[in-house]
Amino acid sequence: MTSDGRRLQPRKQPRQVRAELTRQRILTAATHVFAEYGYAAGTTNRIAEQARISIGSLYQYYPNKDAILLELVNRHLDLGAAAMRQRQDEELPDSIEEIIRVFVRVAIGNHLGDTQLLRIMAEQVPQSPRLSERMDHLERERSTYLRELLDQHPEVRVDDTETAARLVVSTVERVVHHLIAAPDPIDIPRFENELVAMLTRYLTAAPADREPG
Amino acid sequence: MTSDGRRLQPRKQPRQVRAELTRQRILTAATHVFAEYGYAAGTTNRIAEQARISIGSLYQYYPNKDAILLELVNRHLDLGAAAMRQRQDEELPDSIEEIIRVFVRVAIGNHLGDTQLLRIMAEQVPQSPRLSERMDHLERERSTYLRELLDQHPEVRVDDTETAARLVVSTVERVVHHLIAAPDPIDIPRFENELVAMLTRYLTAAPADREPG
DNA sequence: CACTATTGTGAGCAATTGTTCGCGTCCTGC
DNA sequence: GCAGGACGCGAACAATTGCTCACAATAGTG
Repeated sequence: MTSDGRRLQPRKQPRQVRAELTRQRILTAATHVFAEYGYAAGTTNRIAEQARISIGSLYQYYPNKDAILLELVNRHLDLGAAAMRQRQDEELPDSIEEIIRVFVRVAIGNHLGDTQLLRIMAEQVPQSPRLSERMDHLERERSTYLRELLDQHPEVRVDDTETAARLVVSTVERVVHHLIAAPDPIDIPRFENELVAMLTRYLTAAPADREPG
Repeated sequence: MTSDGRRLQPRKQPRQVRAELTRQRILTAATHVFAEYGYAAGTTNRIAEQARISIGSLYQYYPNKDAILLELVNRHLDLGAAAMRQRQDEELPDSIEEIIRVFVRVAIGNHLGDTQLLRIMAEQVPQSPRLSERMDHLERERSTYLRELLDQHPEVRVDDTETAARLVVSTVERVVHHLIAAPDPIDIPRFENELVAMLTRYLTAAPADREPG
């Protein structure tokens, strides 16, 4: 992972159908290989082998290894963002509980869809400024959006909605990721209920008396 | 990271003082190098260079690169576990809020103490069965302990204390880690208050009516 | 002092890696 | 059916890596 001044564009834009096919073969192969070997041990030769193409072909579409992961992650994030936007276009539920549930469900769906890639992402994102930038941006975006919802909503009783929104968003993201990737599988619906309950009670409960210090 | 049948013991047990010194030089150098370059690019030669010792000396105390990270992580985890145990020996506060606060404070302290190492751990733990085993074990231990506390405590109103304990423990661990490592620094005391409030309200609030499905 | 055990040295090996490049094969438009 | 571009190939290169080993320096003991 040395994403400095290197080229990130493929040296060839696909013009024929088989090219686009090869591109796709590379991506799915990379997903498998990264999932099985991790990023460092997931060599480009292994990816080419798994895709049943030559290593040379791989480098005609992706200038280096980083670019492959970058595209993989970007596609995944785009999918997630699209899912969220779609839910926003549909009318949101009224109760805070159900609004939070939407957030949680999107996160869960997102993670269940591609557990392995998510694991690799969690490993490599901190090392790639390019990736972590995208992640931070996405999370800030979600926080801002949620904050607006919180501000408008009469049920919400927290005083600092900015901090609250940030806490909620990162809790959902992190906890969902961790518990789904956990070794012993969990009861997803129950877990969803508990997580939603936790966040809802936090947002709607009257601020407790806080001891100073 | 291929921690299979390989030797994990150093080939030499320190007998003289300077040996122990060298060992320590290696560890602190490794911390710096891993933090700056990441695990994969943090080569053993770089570590030796930073420690101002020969690469040969490094391999007299650590049989391979993995062993260095393993020791680093183990020392960190031991420290964290010790901190938790110490708090347990002191009498715990009565209110659930303050009990949770202890958990949160230990986690925060732990993470603030070694932000960089924690980042590397988060990257490499999923790839090393040895490490993730230790992490899982630690988390299960904490969950079990917290569950006992929850079961005994009259304030607690959740019905499934096992799930609740697991949710709380992993929330604390994950959220603290994420928000402390975040790019824009946050107001720690405020964040601590909010996190404690969230968890406390979850544990003590009357179970809301849950829609089936 | 001398002798031994312990510790330190660093050139260099074996293996692996990401990547290139010259050359075939296939497709498309004329 | 032919020219030329798009696409595919894979042996091989350069760089890097983790790590070894034969030897030198130092500390401990009598």
